[in-house]
Amino acid sequence: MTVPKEYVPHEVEPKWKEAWDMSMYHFDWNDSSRPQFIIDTPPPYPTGNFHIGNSLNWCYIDFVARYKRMCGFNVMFPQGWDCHGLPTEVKVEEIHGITKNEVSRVEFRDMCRELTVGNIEKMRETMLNLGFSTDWSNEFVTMEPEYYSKTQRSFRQMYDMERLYQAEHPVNWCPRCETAIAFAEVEYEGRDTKLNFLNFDKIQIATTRPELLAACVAVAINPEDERYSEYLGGKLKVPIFGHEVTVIGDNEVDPSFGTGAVMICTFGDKQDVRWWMEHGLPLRKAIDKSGRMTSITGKYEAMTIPECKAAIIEDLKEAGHMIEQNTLDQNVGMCWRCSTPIEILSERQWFIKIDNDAIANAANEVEWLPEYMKVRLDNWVNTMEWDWCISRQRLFATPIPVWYCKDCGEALVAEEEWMPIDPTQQQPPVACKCGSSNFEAEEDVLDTWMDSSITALHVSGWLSEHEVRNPTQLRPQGHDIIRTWAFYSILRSMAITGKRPWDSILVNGMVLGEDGHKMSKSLGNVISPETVVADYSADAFRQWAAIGGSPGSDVMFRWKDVVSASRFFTKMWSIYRFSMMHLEDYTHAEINPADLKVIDRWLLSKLNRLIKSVTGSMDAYQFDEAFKSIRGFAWDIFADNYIELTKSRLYGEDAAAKNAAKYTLFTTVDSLARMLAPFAPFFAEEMFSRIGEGSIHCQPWAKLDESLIDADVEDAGEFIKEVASSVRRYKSENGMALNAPLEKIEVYGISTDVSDLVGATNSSVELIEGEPDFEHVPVNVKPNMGIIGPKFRGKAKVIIDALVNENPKKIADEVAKGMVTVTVDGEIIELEPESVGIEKEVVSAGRSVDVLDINNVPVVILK
RNA sequence: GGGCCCGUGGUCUAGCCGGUUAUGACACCGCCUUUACACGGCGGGGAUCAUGAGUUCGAAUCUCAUCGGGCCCA
Repeated sequence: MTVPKEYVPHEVEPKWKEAWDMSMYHFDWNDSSRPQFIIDTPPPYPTGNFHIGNSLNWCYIDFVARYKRMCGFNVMFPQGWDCHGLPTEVKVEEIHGITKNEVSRVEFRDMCRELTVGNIEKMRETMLNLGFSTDWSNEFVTMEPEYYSKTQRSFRQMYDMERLYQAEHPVNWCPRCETAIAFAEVEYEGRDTKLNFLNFDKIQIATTRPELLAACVAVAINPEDERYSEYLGGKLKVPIFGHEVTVIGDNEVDPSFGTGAVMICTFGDKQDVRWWMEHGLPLRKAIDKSGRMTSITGKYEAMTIPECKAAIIEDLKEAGHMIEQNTLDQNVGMCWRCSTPIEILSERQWFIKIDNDAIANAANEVEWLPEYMKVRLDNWVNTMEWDWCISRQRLFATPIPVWYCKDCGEALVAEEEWMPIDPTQQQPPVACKCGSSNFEAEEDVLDTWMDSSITALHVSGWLSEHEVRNPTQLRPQGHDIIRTWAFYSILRSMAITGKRPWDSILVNGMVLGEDGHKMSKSLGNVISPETVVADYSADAFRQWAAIGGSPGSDVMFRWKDVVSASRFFTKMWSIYRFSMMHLEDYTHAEINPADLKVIDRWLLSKLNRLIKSVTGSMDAYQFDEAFKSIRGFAWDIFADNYIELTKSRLYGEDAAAKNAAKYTLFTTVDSLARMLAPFAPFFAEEMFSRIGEGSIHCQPWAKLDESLIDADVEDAGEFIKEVASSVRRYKSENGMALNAPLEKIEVYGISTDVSDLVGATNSSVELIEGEPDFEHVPVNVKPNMGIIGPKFRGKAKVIIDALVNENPKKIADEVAKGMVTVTVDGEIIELEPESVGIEKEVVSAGRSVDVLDINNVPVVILK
């Protein structure tokens, strides 16, 4: 049982990483005796780099998973991988130097798969290094048929429920990627553009998009705007193109912007879509899927958008329609992937109907941590304007399981039994209703959120050989994806099972770099968790995650937090080593409480108070609170005070007194190991390996014994601790060595066990009844605001002024007699003695001594 | 432009259902090798609690406004 002098995490952590049997973290599908705790772990995108933001989130998850396991829950902490998506397609094109159209669909997808498999492997390794208690038996990979067939089956189920439809509808479109994208995929950037003032037949309009003149379907004015009232309902001729459009009135038009008249095109921006739908306007498509002008633009056909814009502006000027151009700062929506300005096109797409009320209601059933995060979802739900477009024009994704009959045009949606299926590779096993077997495959694929929005269902056993155990207990995720992942997950869970996806959602903040900005490659402030583990330790990294901030708030990464975390483990190791030195021949057994010294009972009371508060903090997911209090207890109360006070007994001859100290040491070390286990799994395991059997991660949580929490015992212990630390301070101030003996220490008027003080001060200590032979001189009156304030309200201030100005001796005498009086504005006010505190100074009388005042108990030091 | 969060010693932060000597960490200064630890111990300096107004006997804490920062979104 020798304990090495130093704690070397680079030896200890790999040792346990190798030794642990990860099956101890497996969820038991057949167990119904323990309550379940299923975590709907976010499936990260397999970039190959498990970054620090992921790591923060995973630390939170692991704290919860380990804690809940110790509390007796049947915990599932699965790991998923959200594989599909454009970034991988782009990366594959880059690696192989091809474009996706140069190889077959199958070949291209295989390349994506291969890249993804390798990336997953790298990220798994980081997870293991960070000590996460992942349940690898419940791993899922969205690109595997076992998973994406569920995505496809959910498609079919929602189709049957009539929640799915195909329609021509405006969608956000990236002309470069040639795909529809969701609102969540649009990023905005401020750019300078030109606001063009045009002569539009009889009136002037202002527009930033003259290239869309051919798509103009109306002109809108504010109905209150008197400048244009005569034109309302009339017709205007569009310059250059000459087609006639109607002037409509709408309150949304801002009369002070531009000329107060705006042209409505299909589509220049989202507002155009609103007006188009509201007023039932016709559709004129001027831009095609590849971002080229269509035939309705006449001579501009086939030009790119910027080319067309330049040409039209030139022609407008020539024809005298252009009045002026102003610079305008405008936010332009761009594709999140390639930064190309997006267009709004009307295309035939698949949509999911959004039931805002159902989502809002389900969100109310979920416990949001922190609570205010729900507001973000509510605000989003209330601003949804059109349904969720789920089709994408990409390759590496779950295929939409649909064919179209070439003869009658009818769509054939695959049956659940046929899945997984890729309609571009397989024909339907049945004929169309019209009898034809001549099908054309749907080439579009599903939005990746269609895969990831069913993780909660997947991990709870939906469509598996196990019984379905939804809702899950916890969704841990970042606040950046409340409007996407959280929103879509609730939507899908409600639609498919009618149940909320989770009981609680724990929202974590973003990780900021040391410069206070969000970590990003472009800012160059990225720190890899692997670097932190290599330079310090996984446990130190995890401690940063725990105490860096409370869950929900953004957390700054700071090296000095990691350094101080690592110092804590050094200190903790030293505490552990000291304890183990004295526990070598100790066998833990229950002890007669009467054998415990005051200091032992004080520590055990504090320990149980700690267990209670840490348990409460863990239940509330307040990891920072939990860890800070463990750290404070271990360092300050246990090491700096208890151990110092108890040393004389541990090194002494009194066997019973020694055993009491050992009992207390053991109990405390054992409880600390248990409480540290969720946070510092390696360190705690190393601690436990010398005091217990098996892994600490299969042990129950620290046991709380409320009967040991005793305020009187704490006061008595606190007093001894205070005497010891006051004597220490006294020696320090007087330039004495801390172990220098004093002739004698006299403690007056208190009854307690001072035996531990003798050792701690290296001096004899005598308890003396009554008051010492000193005079107490009142020097200051301290009014008690808490009593005077509420009682005298408005008069409190003058009473306090009067008290402070009184002779302290007079007030002290009155306190002793039981009634204090002050005169305020000629009025005599009577106060209870509790209303004032008296500060006293102790004056020496004869002997060469020093006097310490500890909680009003005089302690006299004879040198 | 909208929503949410946040401004507390040099830095980061606790407190914020009103009354405490405003907590702790890092940094800084001084002292100390004391049979676990110098990656330690003991002691010390340092905060008009962003600004302004209001409510109140009393505000870091409640209300409003202003300024500044962050995130999400239009």
